[in-house]
Amino acid sequence: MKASDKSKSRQDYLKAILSFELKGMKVSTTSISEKLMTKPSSVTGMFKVLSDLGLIEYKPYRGAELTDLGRSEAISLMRKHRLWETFMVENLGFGWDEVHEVAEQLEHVESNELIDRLDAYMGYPAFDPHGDPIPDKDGSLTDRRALVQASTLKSGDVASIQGVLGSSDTFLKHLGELGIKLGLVFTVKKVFEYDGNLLVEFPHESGEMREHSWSKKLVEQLLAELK
Amino acid sequence: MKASDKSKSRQDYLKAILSFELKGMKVSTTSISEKLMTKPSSVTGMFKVLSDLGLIEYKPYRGAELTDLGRSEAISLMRKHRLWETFMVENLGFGWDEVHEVAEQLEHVESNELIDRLDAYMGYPAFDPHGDPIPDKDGSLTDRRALVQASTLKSGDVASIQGVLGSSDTFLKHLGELGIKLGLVFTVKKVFEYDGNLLVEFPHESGEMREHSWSKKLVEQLLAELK
DNA sequence: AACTAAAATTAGGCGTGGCTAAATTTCGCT
DNA sequence: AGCGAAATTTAGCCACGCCTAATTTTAGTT
Repeated sequence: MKASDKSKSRQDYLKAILSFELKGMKVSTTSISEKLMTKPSSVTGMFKVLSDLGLIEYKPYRGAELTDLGRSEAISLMRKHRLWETFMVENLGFGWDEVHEVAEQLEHVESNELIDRLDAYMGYPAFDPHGDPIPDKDGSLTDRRALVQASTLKSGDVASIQGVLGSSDTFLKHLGELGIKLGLVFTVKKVFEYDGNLLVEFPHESGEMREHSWSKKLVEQLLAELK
Repeated sequence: MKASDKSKSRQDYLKAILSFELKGMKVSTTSISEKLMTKPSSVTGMFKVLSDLGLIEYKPYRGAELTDLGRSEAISLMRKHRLWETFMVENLGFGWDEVHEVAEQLEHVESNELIDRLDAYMGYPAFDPHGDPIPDKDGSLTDRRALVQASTLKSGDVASIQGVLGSSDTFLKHLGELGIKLGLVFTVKKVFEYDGNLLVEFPHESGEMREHSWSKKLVEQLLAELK
């Protein structure tokens, strides 16, 4: 039995454990059993397995904690879940409240290539339809507190594009047409009070600086990090 | 235990059985065991289960046959498999030879809503990247023999669009721009020898007939049924 | 028609991941 | 400090889907 030996059950446990750790809560057999609709005794059994696999640190009667290995596995699952939810809402037109159950299944599909291509296809969205951050390929989360909607920037601000709130086809196409890419550094030259448009400056493909006008609707969907 | 009680294993058996029936072969426990990498005795066991579920007709020592219920279940799986393969190739840029394994997992995701929306998202492709027909929502297969590439039509032919060979974003967008939809009836007014373009006539949204020129590249991707 | 080889089924086990019931450990409270 | 309730673990069981080995049925050959 190897750590690479995934199973739907084990993955569900890892995700459940992560969800409690993220809330700063102790990971007890009871809490996990409630989340997974099983019984505490079943959780004890699985904790032993996960511990043997090196995915959690387990001290009987003391609860469990993810190891680095277990955490990266769990984060990868969270990434898959949130990317699939985003795809279903943004591309397939589902309501944000209709996608959880199905994403719960899709996240267990094993193919990093698939999820990375899906990520790229959607333009590397930083947040899912519920507003939760989507871990990138390396497991890093965009810290939402450090980001602001580009619509809140002031004249003179220098910032970089770090994420998008939507990822519908038309929105992404629009980004492409304007030359807006993840990481793009731009300067706000002017904020128009009248319509909320932003006059920004950033390097064109050719290298020279160019000025562009971004609509209010657009900048409300862009997440930027101030420099 | 109900028929609606899906399981990955049972679904794999149904698909395997269908694949032999489609080739006109008898469905023996040995053949299935080879396809699923199990042993004949395991197949016997599963045949009993499937038979109790009303999914197959099973006579010991005589092989198995899908019931209508089992066949529709198996065809639904084939539909899912082929739609996912199409999505991976046409939208995510996978090679046609890289997608089978992953589609094998994706087809087990249970959500008709998901697969129907995916189908619509891709423009109801009639064939997958391997050229195999994709069953529609009701399980009907497009009979490839009855369809021709629109590029083979002659001046004066009246035909209807019944399928597409590709479903990449740009291709589908192009179809939308030209007002080409599934079922569209059109008349070929002229075939240009020079570049293979087709001059066609069909009703505009407004109702009046309009002439359009379809490029060779486009009509090679369109499957039409002669009237 | 009988015999044999191949195919299929039955019998009996195994691992995973659940369960219940019983035993054990922890922890809050007096 | 000690007691009792709550949380946890252990023990023992079950269903599923697979396995091997032994047995039964089928089908081809003479």
